[in-house]
Amino acid sequence: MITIYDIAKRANVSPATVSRVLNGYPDVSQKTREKVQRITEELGFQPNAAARGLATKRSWTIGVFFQDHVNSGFKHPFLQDILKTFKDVMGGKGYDLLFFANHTLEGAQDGFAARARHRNVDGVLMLGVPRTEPTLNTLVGAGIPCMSVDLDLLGPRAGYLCSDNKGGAMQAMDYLVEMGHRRIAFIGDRYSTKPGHDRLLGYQESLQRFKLPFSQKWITYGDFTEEGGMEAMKQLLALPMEERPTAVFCAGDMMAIGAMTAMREAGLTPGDDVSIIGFDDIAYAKYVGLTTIAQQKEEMGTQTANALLQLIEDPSQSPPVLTIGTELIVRSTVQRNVVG
Amino acid sequence: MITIYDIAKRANVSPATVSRVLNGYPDVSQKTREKVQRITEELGFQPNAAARGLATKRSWTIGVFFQDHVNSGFKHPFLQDILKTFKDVMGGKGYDLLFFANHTLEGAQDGFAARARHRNVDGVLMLGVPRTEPTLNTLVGAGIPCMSVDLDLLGPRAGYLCSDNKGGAMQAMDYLVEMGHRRIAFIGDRYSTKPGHDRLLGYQESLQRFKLPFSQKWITYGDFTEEGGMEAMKQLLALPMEERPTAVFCAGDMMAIGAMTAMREAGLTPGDDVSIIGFDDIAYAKYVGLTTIAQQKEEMGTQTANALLQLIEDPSQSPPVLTIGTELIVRSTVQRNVVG
DNA sequence: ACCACGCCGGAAAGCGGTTTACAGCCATGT
DNA sequence: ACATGGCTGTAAACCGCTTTCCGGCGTGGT
Repeated sequence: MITIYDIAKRANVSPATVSRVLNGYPDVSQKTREKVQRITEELGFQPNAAARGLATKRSWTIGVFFQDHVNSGFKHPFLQDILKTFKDVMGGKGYDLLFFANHTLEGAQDGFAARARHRNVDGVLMLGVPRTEPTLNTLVGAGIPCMSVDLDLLGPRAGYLCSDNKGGAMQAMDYLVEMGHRRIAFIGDRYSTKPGHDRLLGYQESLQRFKLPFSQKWITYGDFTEEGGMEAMKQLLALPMEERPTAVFCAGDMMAIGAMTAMREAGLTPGDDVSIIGFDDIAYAKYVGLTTIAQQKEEMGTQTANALLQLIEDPSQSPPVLTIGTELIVRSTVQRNVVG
Repeated sequence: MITIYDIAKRANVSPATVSRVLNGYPDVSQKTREKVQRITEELGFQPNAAARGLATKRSWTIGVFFQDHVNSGFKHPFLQDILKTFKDVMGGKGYDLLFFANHTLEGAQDGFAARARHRNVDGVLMLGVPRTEPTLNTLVGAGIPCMSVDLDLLGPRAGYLCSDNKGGAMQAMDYLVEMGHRRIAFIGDRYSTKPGHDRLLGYQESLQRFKLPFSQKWITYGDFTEEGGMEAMKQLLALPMEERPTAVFCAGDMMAIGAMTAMREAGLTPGDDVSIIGFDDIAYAKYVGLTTIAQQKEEMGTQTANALLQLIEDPSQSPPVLTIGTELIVRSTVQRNVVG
C-alpha cells in the first residue's frame, strides 16, 4: 500500500506537506504543490479512509437502517425509489452509504446508536424502521444527525419526513365521495405506524365531514402486505349485502392489490362491483390499473438527503419536520357508484 | 468517546489486556476477563471500526457497486431480490454493506479498484454493472476478492455468477414450439450484456435445432427497458401480416411488459394475438400474467454471498464461476398457436 | 545593516485500536 | 537452594493520516 510517506520521500518533502496538498490547504507553494500532485498521480496513491476517519472523526459515510416492516430488506418497492434519489444527492456531496445488516450476530453489541457510533457514520437514515424498535431512543439521545422517513423520531439532531398522509387520505375520500360513494371501508395496519395512523385519521375525519355512515366492521387490517389486504377484503366481502361497502380505501398499494385479488377470486371486478383506492403509487400500480394516492418519492429522497446534509454540516441547525404533498392518480379501480 | 484506555484504567489493567478480552484471546485469567467485561458493559463501550480497520487491515465491509444499466440506482426490481438475500447472508457473518455512490465527484479519484482500496473493503460485489465500464480491469488486477452477477469478470480473486441464460432461453423456445409457434421473434439488447448475449445465443440455437424460419427483422432491441420493449414490439407489429411473428421471446420482463403495452395500444391481446414470453420473473410479472423464465434470485444472492465469503477467507481459493438454473413459469401470455 | 513579518515546510503528537516482545510471578522438579 | 517453565499481563511500536506548534528563510521597511 502506498502512503503519504512514500510520496513525501519521493518528493523530498514531509508527510505533512503531502497532506496539505491533498486537502487543498493554501500554505504550500505552487512548485511543491505540483510536484506532490505529479508524484501522487504517478504512484496511483489512494488515501486510506480508515486512517483519515480516525484522525478527523469524519467518515464521509451515511449509515442506513433499512428495514421492510414485513420482509425486512430490500424488497419493498416503495422505499427503493426514495433510496435512489437519496443516494444520488448524497453521492454528489461525496458520501457513500453504509447499510447495516439487520441480522444481528449473537453476542454482538446491538442497538442503533451503538452501531452508528461503531462505524463512525456522519449521519443516519432510517427507512422503513418500525416505531416499535426498542433501541430507537438511544439513537436520538446519541446526538448523531439522523433523518427518518415515515417515523416520527425527533431529537436534538434528529428530524423526519413524511408524506402528508392525513391530507392524502382525505384526497382519496374526497374522490370516492365525488364518485358517489358513501359506504366506504378502510384497510389499514394494526401496528399503527405513523403513516397508517395518519391515513386512518384522514379516513375518520372525512367520514365526519361528509356525514358518511360508519361501521366498526369497515375498519380492517392488512398490515401493508398483499396477503393482509386479501384477508381484509375477504372479510369485507363476507358481510351481508346491505352492509357491504361500495368502496374501499386501502392505506397501501400492496394491500390494495391483495384486495383486488380477493375480489377476482370472488368473481367480482374491482371498480365495477366494489371500488378500490390505494396509497403510495408503487410501480406496480400502473400495471394493474389501480387508482391511488401518489407519494412523491423522488422528492422525498431529495429532501431527506438535503435535510440530513444540513443537520450534519450545521450543528446548530434545528431538526426539520418535513411534509410532502400527495397527488391523486386516477386509473380504473374506482368507478362511479350508481345509487340503487 | 470511550476507548479501551478508559476501560483499562478502570480495570487496572493495560489496554492490551482489554483488547485481548474483547477479541476473545485465551491468555487472560478468568478473573481479569470478567472484570474487563463488566466494565465494558457498564461504560457502554463501542469499539471504533476505523481504528480497528487501520490496525488489522480488515473492515468487515463489503463494497457494493450497484448500477442499473439504465437508471443507475436502486430501481431495477430484479436486482433487489438478489441483494436482499446477499445482504442477509453477509450480515449473518458480521459484514455490513457499503454502497458506493455512483455520482462521481469532480476531480475525485475514480475507478472501481481505487474506491475499493480507499474504503478498505474486504470484498466487492458488482451488481448490474455494464461490461463497458472502462476501469473494470483495474479491479480485477487489484486482487480484491470480488463477485459479479451477470458480468463475466474473472481474475485471480474474482469470480462471477450467472443464471443459465442460454439454457433458459432454450427453455422458453422449447415451450413456444411446444405451443405450436414457429415464427418467433426476439427482443434483446444492443449492448450485449452477458445475459443478453447468452439469451440471444439460446434463441439462435433453438431456431436451428427446430429448423424454424428466420428473419433478420425478427431480431430487435429493447435494451432491457419498458420503453425499449414497446418500441421493439411496435416495429414487429408494423411488419406485413405474413411476416409477423406469432410469438415473441423477450430477453427481459421489463421489455416484455413494454411489448404487452404496445400490443394493447394496437388493439391486440397478448397471448391471443401474439404470444409473449419474458425472462427474469420480476415481481410485476405475476400481476400482469406474464409467462416467463424465472431466475432463482434468492439462490443467486445466497450463492454469490457464500462464494465471496470463501474468496475472502481463503486466499488460495480459485475463483468460482457459478451457474444457476432457470424455471419456466406458465401464466397467460403464451397461448397455443392455431396453425391457419 | 538590522529587525519584523509573512510564507513554507518540518517535527511530532495524536486518533483508537492490535500485536509482538518481554518481564514478573508462582509452582514444580532436582 | 536453584533452574525451569507455564501463565498473565505490560510496554511500546505500529497502522496511515491530520494538525498544531514552531523554526528557517527571504523580503521589505527603517
